[in-house]
Amino acid sequence: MKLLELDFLSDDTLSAAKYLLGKEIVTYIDGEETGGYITEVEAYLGLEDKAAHTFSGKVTKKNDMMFEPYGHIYVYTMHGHSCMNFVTTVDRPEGVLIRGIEPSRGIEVMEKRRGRTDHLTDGPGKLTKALGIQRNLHNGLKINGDTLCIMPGKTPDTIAETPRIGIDNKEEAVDYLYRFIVSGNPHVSKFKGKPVADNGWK
DNA sequence: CCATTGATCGCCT
DNA sequence: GGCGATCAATGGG
Repeated sequence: MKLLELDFLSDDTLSAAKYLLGKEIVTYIDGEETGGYITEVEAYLGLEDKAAHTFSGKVTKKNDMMFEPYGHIYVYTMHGHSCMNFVTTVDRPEGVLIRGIEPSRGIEVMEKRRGRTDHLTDGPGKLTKALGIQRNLHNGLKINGDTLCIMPGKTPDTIAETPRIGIDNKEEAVDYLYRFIVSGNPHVSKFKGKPVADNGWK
């Protein structure tokens, strides 16, 4: 299977976030292959963005991987869940949070890891658990190594831009349209209504 | 050492 | 739509 070139992560984080929609994330963890097509992402713009973990510019034990160059992942724990970002740029602490994927490989394994058969990967804490990602093992991992790869995947028909979720206390940053989803795909946070034809893929 | 704080989830009404 | 569980990191005493 062909791996995706990672150059698109090197410069503009908002463009990289949109480009990631439809790409397939595949993990090889505990001898199991699991994966899915990205349906929902959010961009976090470091020093200019009050909602970002790196807004202060201070390096802490929690956020230090955000200061690595693109091609690494940043995994953090909150409320007992792991969440995964792709780090972007070479000189700024910016990244893209992966919030939803559409299951494509190893679905039975993901059902077992999640302990249920519905809503496997429609949230940032859910998809990391389904894919086997944990902060203590995988924070700072390099993309396209032995453990986690990105492949070309599918192409979204329509991309919708919305405010981000769960940052209601972040003043003006609450209004930024930094959340991008595949329009009509049901594998996104708080999905309501009916899925569109082909789940919104071309 | 203890209290508070989240880029959340899942079950309840 | 509300709320409790849950946990690592952080900051104050």
